[in-house]
Amino acid sequence: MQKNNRSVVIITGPTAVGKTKYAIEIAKAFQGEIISADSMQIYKYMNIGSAKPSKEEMSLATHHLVDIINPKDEFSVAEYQDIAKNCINKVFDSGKTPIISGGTGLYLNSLIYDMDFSVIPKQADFRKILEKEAETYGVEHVHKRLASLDKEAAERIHPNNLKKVIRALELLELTGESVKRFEESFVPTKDYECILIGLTRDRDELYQRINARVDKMISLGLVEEVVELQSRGLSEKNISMQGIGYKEIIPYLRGEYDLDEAIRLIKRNTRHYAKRQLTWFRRYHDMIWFNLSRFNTEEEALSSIINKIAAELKICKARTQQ
RNA sequence: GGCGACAUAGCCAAGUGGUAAGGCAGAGGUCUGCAAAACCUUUAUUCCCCAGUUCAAAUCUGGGUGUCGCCU
Repeated sequence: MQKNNRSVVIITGPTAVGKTKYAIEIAKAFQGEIISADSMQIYKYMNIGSAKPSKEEMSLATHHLVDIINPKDEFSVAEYQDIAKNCINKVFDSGKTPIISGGTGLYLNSLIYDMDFSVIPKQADFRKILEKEAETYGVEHVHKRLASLDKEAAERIHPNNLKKVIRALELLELTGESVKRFEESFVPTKDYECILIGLTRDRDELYQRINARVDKMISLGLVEEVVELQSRGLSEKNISMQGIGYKEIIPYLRGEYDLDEAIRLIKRNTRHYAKRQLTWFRRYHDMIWFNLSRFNTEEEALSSIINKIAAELKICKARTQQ
């Protein structure tokens, strides 16, 4: 397959920065179709809490990978990578430009880098055994086991990070291989070129937007949405319900704290999340950043971004035609 | 006006003679199959101010200032 014109535009940034809106405008400007890279918006019925684009917004540009998974089902990056890559190819085939929009860093990595998840599926039983082991003998015990098999990985993974320790052991058990370091996987995919656009805002402004958005979610009926999800049989056991905005409402509904406390927690957790996203994105050295706080109007910001993307697309095209 | 209590980081605080716990907020970071997850690091040269006692004071004494409570 020729790499000709196979350029993907990635719009990312912390939660509540305004990705949805900008992605739509960018899609319109470049004959693009939006492919979501968001681990919560992918679920059906979770609309308010995941800040899913509205019906009107969805109608302004073609959206993929939103609203496609039942929140009862387990889902993970491996599956995401699979369906997202398929989707990218289809958009290419139709002669359009894939606009990937979302803030889930690991999902983005699975599209930017050649991450191979195929060989090592997770082992549910093996995991359970190790989890139990950690519970009875402590996390240190499981970590020591890793240390005896793979000293290097054990040094890198903190004993308290049980999830990672277990995954490393799982890998060893199944393939005898050790988990690769992040740097080793920094091999950009050869399937297409990525134009990375990072949207950000001054921290104060971002936090204000987050707080305001949470208040809006509540007034739009977030609590009712959670009740509705519960009536569908969902509980905090489901991965989908571990999303911010959902996991804080459930204890409120049980009467563990009042609504103000739930709101406080959602705001705080969302701020923390935004901060972690920013940390993650700092590792994308090719990212072209736009601080939206620095523009006088949205139109100004948008035209600046569009001009930059147009220029980058030109460069990519010239490079592939050499 | 009188009596009493209190004053420690942005906030909540522990510490009653031996060289400033902890939590929250904030900041920085890690990341290959739950990622809106999980995990790590970091934050007071100083305890309202001044003087004194002492080898040694956030801690004891005196004075000042401020806040709160009760009484008149």
